[in-house]
Amino acid sequence: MRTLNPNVSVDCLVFGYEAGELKLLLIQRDASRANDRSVLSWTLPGDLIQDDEDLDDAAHRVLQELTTLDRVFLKQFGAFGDPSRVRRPADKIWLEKTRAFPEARVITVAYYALVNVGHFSPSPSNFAVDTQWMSLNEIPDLAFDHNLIVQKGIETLRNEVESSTIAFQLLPEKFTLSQIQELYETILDQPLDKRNFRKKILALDILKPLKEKQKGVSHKPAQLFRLKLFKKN
Amino acid sequence: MRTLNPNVSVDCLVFGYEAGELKLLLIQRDASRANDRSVLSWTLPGDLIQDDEDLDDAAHRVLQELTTLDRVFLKQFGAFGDPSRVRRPADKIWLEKTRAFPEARVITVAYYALVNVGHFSPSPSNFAVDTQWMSLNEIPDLAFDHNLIVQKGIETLRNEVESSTIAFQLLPEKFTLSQIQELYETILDQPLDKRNFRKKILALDILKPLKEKQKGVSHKPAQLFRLKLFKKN
DNA sequence: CCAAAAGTGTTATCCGTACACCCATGC
DNA sequence: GCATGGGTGTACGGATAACACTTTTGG
Repeated sequence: MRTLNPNVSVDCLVFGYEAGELKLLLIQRDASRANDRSVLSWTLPGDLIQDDEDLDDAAHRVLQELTTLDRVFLKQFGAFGDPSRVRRPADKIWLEKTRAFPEARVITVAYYALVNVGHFSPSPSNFAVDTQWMSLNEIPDLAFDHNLIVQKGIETLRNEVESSTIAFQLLPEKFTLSQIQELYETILDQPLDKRNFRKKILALDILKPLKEKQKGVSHKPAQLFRLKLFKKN
Repeated sequence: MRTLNPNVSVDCLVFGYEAGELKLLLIQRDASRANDRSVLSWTLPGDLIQDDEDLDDAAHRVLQELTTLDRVFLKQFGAFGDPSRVRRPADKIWLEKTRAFPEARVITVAYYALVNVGHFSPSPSNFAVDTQWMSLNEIPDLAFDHNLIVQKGIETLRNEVESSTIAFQLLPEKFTLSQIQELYETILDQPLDKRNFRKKILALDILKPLKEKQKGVSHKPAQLFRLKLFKKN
């Protein structure tokens, strides 16, 4: 039997990249279930875990249920458990209308995901009535302690992109070197030198140049690359 | 009212450094409360959180209650929640004898601490009947999924010592450059060049040479240092 | 005087950084 | 032909890595 654990939830920070901006996928909670307009507020996709489910599995399930996103890269980055995280009246009302134990103290385990906005098309389901990509610098006041979680998640992402290639998951399958550079500049929030950046990325030996080039641009068309599936020896 | 939350625990990895070895503080659970010798097994110090308590506070409290260690440096490094983490018969028996809801599914939030073995003297209390420093390469089979947590904690520590000065917390107040080097060699499990290591550490400008020297050694006595309280400008 | 660890400096190499011009395309 | 972004190489400086001998103490 599957029963929800009243004390443990997972929340997912879903990063996407579009039009030169880092975005976060937020959902709006179901007002009809809560029956009160004031309860309409933006939150991270997240929910209670099942009692018989691993944390990572719970994160995947919840993300799938609320946004239809499936099989995305997800990484745990922290547990949050300030007992006073439920302080807004709207959050309380929402819990009362939707949870079996609205007074239960909940700690949440946070994950971040990196998705290619063009590849996935999230749509609201379950108690999510709307999903929306929001630019990082336009994130509104979120429910519970979700703004804190977002801050910590962005820091974690910044630290991790510098020593791994996870950032490529934000790009379409085929991309140009300038697109990667723009992405890194966006995530790290600093300009990077073009020649040095290219040298460094190519030296990683993880990119395969395609025979294709950019089309329909009014300048020299750029070489397209994709991630190598396997490294050569 | 303080009530234990049946679904969330904290566990602490307490690292100590002694005789050139990294050690971990383990506790042995109370056999009299469990009333069964087979339940005597080594575990990380950890316990359920209180419903009205922050996770970080819970980690400090639990560590204090089980080992008397107080006000130590503690850092969260992950949440573990495999529902099959209670698989050994001994773990089940122990839960049945000690927990109000022995069948409850528990996720645990893990912390690591770095302590100066000479400075703190842990002693067992509460349900801990014994505490012992164990070398990292002699860690026995632990309860629940604690061996997994230990592995992840060691990795985290290795990553973090290279970009911070947390490792100094494992040393006594006064130490020699060779002691620091030996500590880093132990944590990173690799030899380091003496002259280069000294240059690098001294360049950090965080060490204050004392007027004292090592005593009672049958070789040239080494300069003693302590951490600077404040950096000079 | 012997053993043991402390302490010290120079050189070669690698890596990060700074920087400017020509190229291919669409309009 | 002009505007736009694509694409390229080199020189410098700082950091890292390799390396061997003298010093001070206790026994």
